[in-house]
Amino acid sequence: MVKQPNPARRSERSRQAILTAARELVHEVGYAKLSIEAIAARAGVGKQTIYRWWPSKGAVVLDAFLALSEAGPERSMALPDTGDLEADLKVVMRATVAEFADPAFEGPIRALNTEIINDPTLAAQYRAKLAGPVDEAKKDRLRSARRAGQLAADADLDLALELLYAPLYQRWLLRSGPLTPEYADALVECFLKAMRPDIHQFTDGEGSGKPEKQ
Amino acid sequence: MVKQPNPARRSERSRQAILTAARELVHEVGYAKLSIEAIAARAGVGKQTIYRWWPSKGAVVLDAFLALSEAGPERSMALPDTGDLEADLKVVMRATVAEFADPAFEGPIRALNTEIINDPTLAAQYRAKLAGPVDEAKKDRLRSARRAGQLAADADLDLALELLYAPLYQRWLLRSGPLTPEYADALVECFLKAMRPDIHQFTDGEGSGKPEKQ
Amino acid sequence: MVKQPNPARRSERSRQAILTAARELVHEVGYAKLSIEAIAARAGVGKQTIYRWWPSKGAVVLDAFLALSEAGPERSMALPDTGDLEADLKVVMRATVAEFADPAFEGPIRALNTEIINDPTLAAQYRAKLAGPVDEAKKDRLRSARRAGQLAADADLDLALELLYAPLYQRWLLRSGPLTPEYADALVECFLKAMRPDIHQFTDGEGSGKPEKQ
Amino acid sequence: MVKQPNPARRSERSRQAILTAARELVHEVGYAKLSIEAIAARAGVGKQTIYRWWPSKGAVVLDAFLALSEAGPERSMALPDTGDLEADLKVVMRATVAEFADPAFEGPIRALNTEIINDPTLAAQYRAKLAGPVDEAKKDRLRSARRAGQLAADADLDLALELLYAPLYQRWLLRSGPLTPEYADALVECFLKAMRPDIHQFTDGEGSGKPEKQ
DNA sequence: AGCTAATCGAGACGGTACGTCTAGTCTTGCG
DNA sequence: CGCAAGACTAGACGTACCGTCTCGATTAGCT
Repeated sequence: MVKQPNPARRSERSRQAILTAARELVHEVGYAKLSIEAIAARAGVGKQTIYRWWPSKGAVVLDAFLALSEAGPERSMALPDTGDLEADLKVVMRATVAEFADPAFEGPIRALNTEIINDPTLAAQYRAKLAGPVDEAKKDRLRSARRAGQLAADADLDLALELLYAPLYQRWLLRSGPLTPEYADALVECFLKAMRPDIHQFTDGEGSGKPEKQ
Repeated sequence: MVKQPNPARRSERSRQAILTAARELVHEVGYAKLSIEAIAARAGVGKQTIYRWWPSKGAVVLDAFLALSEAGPERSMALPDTGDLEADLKVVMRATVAEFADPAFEGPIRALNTEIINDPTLAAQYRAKLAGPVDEAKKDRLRSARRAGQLAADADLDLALELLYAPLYQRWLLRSGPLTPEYADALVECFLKAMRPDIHQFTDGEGSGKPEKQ
Repeated sequence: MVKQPNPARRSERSRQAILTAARELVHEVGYAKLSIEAIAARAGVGKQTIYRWWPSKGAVVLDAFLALSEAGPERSMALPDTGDLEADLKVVMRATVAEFADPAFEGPIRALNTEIINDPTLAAQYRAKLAGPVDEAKKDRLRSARRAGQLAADADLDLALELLYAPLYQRWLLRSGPLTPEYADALVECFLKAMRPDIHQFTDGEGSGKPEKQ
Repeated sequence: MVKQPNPARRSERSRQAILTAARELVHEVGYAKLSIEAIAARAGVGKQTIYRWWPSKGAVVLDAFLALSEAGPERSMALPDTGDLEADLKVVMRATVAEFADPAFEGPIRALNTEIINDPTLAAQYRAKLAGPVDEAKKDRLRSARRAGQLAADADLDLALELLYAPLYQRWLLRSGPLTPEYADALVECFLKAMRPDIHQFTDGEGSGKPEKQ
């Protein structure tokens, strides 16, 4: 039976200092060379205080970036919905391409992915707190399109999302090809062809197909 | 100016011992806990001999698994081509799903991906020696299908490959969903819808489209 | 600005373990083949703990033997004083000859001398903590003899000590000749001739000469 | 049975290069940090060539300095002999003091002494080739003085030499006191008192005493 | 002059130890 | 009790040398 610390007595000042130091150091030396020691020293905190509250280096860094996202809590996560699905998706995909090219995002996101690959616990947290909400927003937009008959009525939105994003993500992660706006457009077009309603099927969208997952 | 060792004098016996030790240790302790010291000790080799010929731990492990692939040099890399594209792809995709579920592959491949994400040099090697040839074989099959009019004449095979594999790869890497044979089938079906020739387009297959990349 | 460790928090248990291990290993493998790694391993101590508190291998070994001397703090350092200077000195010198012949002393003392020759810092420590007190005891005996008119009133005790001991020490260190009791006797006799009061000088012992050094 | 190399085929050019490199490196980095690898590299020589002809680092350095001495083969080793023993010895001892103070001699000589202390083989070589001839020259001067009745007829010259030089050598080696011309003079005076002929003994020098050693 | 055997420069090898760094635990006062 | 501070055991890091061991490429003497 492991002794659990009492969260009520936790020092908020230390917590903030640690997260801030973690963020700074990721930018300065990169994730791979980031050490708990350095975070503790920078934060003016005992190492034990970190080990007490976080299970791993990855968890600290994840928290550090979560804290950023939560800072602006009511950030508009909803995707644009002008009615023109193709145009909306291209905007979003091009934005994603641009984001991936930003060197300020590059480092930390690669770092997190590194940890997530090998740590299922961390991966679950990551999905629950960061990726999940974003994906949900994306699915909302697709759901809206499906309701409007722009996507097949029986479209699996999880698979749809993967079809749209996974190629982009993979290209970025493995550096297996150039990330250009044209590539984003091409992906959207493929996606739409794959997901468009079957021509021979007279559907009016949502409700007629089999129930989707989630 | 860095002094380069002379490859002609390299000890093949040591090279093999190191690669074998690396493979064994990855299985025994996992990639994260793998140390150069342990490899050297297991291989009965001086540490310097590893540092002399490999730039990083990742490079050793990559070579270790490359050596495996090269061991069977004429391994049939060609994909099945029965003429039935959908059936052929489903077979291949289901096999990939099975492979990803094999715990013996799981560890090392995750490990390699971890390193590849953060090390562009390693990534390039990986693509050139492992992923590249495999991808080429896959593209051969798709090219054959395109020639047969089963895919759009102007289909970009690189993008096609990503469309087909990236969702699977991402789900496995991030553990973001179950990898089932049904999922493999669904991916193939989506892929075919996205890539099928335009119905209103009267094509005679290969030669009419613009030249594809590579 | 180098960070200095806080001696108040030093682990006495570790310190003792290190000194004991050092002593044992000097006997087992000799000083030249003694390594910090081996001391740390034998003592069950992290290498850093040695590097934290000692600047060099020599310093550890010096401390190890100092600790032995200090173990018996009130060891009678005073030389015999029967009033017969020649007899007393011969006893002491013969004892020194015997000590130098003891193989248990041989190794470590040679080792310390090796280091002391090349490391002025270590040499100063050695003189302050080991050689100094012993020399002082010897000078006490000579001072007593000078007071009794057995040595020249203006005899320089430092030089006297060197005259008496340096030939013995040099013969041992450089192995330039045999160390026998007869040799010890001969040295004492030479020493007494060199240091005896001048015959034509009417002295009343201590107080009449110029003040000696120290 | 160890294979012995054939000295006839030895490369004189390599030998010189090695000795020169050794000398240079002792001056540049000091004896302790001198490595066989560095000597070989500097000399443009394979390491094996050093290991083939010398048994240890110390042996190389000893040879390096021997070579220097032999360069001027007919160097006058004889000490001055004006008939005034005291004056002659003071000149010589003051010169020795000056030599020991020369930083160019300091390093290498300390280094050699370090090795000699721990390596009896090297010590023997050192005495035979370097110290021996010098000591013989000194003993020649003392023998001349003894013949002239300035020293006791039965004086042991080996012991005499030690009495005269060991204090100086020890002070220098252990840095246990200042080396001044006055100190040199004081030593000579002590020496003469210790070694002067017995007043009650009517001797005419050489021949009347018991035969000396060597 | 050609042959042959040893030495040469070069440097890779299996090792040992270095001195540094970080992980994760433990200890000591302070608040 | 949580905290900052930091010493502790443990052990990997990457480097420097050790002394041995091939490699060709000279380079002697000997035939």
